[in-house]
Amino acid sequence: MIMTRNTKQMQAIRSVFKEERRPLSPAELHETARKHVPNLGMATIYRAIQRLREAGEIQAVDVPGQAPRYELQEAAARHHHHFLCRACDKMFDIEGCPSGIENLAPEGFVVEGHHLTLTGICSPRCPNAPKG
Amino acid sequence: MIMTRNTKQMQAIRSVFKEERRPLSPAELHETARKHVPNLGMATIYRAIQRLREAGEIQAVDVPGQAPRYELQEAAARHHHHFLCRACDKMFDIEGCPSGIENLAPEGFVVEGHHLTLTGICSPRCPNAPKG
DNA sequence: CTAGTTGCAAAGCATTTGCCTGTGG
DNA sequence: CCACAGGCAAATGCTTTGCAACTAG
Repeated sequence: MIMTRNTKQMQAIRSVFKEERRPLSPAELHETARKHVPNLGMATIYRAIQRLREAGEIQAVDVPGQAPRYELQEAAARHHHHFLCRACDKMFDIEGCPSGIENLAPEGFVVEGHHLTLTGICSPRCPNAPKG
Repeated sequence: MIMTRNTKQMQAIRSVFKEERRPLSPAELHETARKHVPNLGMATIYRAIQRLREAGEIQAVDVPGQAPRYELQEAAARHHHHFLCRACDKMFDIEGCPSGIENLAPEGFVVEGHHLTLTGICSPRCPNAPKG
């Protein structure tokens, strides 16, 4: 692993990834890590993300219409997709992948990869779930 | 009431959507519409997008990790997905949709919709296609 | 005419960078 | 000790807004 100083800020950021186990936005990381290190700055979050990415500890997750989030490499290694809750805006991993996706592209297109994101409500107990 | 004046700027912007027939970014719209109205400003593009959206003429297309693009409502009406070329960064419509997508979410998640974006190279003749 | 539109420039926002202080090893 | 890290604030880049001038109807 690449040499990084074991600062309390980095400890806090790493622990957030370990505890949440889902893709996190810079703002989510900041908010949660601040509970351990109150005057942690946003710049530190962005620099930590950059270092952790270079070190291969985390990986970017592209979100439709939003800035990317980040998840642990150990989660990203398996081919999987994501669920984005429209109520709480949290993102979750989901397993599996529909077959035959490459065949959807017309003649001449070379398919190299794909992004699949399901949207909806993460749970009836979601804190922001619409009443009904 | 929605009253839209038939200005040359709006004409140019509408014609770009009609000619391209694929999801367009504000920058793509600006660049192309400028060929007809040279000193068209970016602000006009964003305001036109907003009005056309309110009028139901165009619809947003969420792009993984990028700002949304926009396509004609007549295209958006059919359920379809998209292909994003990593070489020229253009987005194209593709028909069809893999079945069984809703079943990927775990127990308790309510799936309401999904985004599927294929990535790769749009054509061997893509202006930015990597040489082989 | 005159209210909807436009262009320019300034304001917002999220992210990035510069710079100087703090600190882990 | 002292180079890497962090905090703060300024810079950036894209989108939005304010405002005076313009123009379609």
